[in-house]
Amino acid sequence: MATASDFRQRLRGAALRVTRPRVAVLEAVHAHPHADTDTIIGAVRGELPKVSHQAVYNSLRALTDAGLVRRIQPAGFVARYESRVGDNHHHVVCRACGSIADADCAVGEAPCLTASDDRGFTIDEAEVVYWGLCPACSAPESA
Amino acid sequence: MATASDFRQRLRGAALRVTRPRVAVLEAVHAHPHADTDTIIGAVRGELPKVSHQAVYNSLRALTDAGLVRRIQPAGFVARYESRVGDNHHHVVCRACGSIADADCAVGEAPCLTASDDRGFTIDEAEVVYWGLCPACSAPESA
DNA sequence: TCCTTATCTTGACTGATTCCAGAAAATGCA
DNA sequence: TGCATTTTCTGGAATCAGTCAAGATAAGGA
Repeated sequence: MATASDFRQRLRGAALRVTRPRVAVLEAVHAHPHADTDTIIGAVRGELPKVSHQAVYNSLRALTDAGLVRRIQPAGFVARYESRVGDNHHHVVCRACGSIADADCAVGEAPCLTASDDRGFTIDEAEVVYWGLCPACSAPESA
Repeated sequence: MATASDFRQRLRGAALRVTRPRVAVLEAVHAHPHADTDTIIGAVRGELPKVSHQAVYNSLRALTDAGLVRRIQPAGFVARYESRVGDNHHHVVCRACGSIADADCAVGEAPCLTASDDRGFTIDEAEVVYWGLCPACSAPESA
């Protein structure tokens, strides 16, 4: 498990200033995979009660731009964040409750990265979202 | 090209009441592929100036639920609508200007439809978004 | 034509995210 | 270590897509 000083190092490595809010946000994203901004704000305030929501938004933006966290935003849901970066894995999203699980594509390393016709676009990423129902939501009424 | 009576038939076929706003919305979606709600409101009002934005939102929801139009919502952009339905084709999205083009996946008919590990989810759709830059945005400053 | 029910109009409202200006803190250098 | 510079944070207002709600209107079937 990563420590606070690990996170500080990562921030420095990305040429970002090391601030308390940023370290706490990085910790929160690691501790709560696929959490939305509100959850992260809550987690951060568990440690730094006075952090403004704006600081969390700023930090998430900075961390995302630096590639230290990854933003996910399935259609119809608010933005989520995860700490697993650099491998372009994909996600399974529950239509009912919005829960997210990681998934690796069945087809090789860079799945579907080439569209049959790219329409002249310069493509740098293929994002795949699997839509369905999570185990809990696909089960009948019972627990 | 589809006529107004074609659209009326499609609405009836989907067990939806045929109303002026719905016909106009269906026309607008066909005439403006990948348009956002605001654009559609504008197009609809070109024909029916008094239509409320709520009626357009209601219609788009009804048409989407009925499968007559498809909603697209790339991360960070507002919802768009298109009339090409039933083939689960994919999209190329420009990071800079948000423009969208259709794309068929290189890998067979149901690309990447099976994740290597579905985590117990019941998956019914694999959505693929190719991110990059459109020809206009990837070109240097010149025209 | 009349009745029932769905849809539309109007206008307020929500909730995620952003913008702004002044205060505070982090880094670099003496 | 102490100061200057620059970035970041705080606090609060603002934006914007989309939704909610109640009464008026129109669609479809008897």
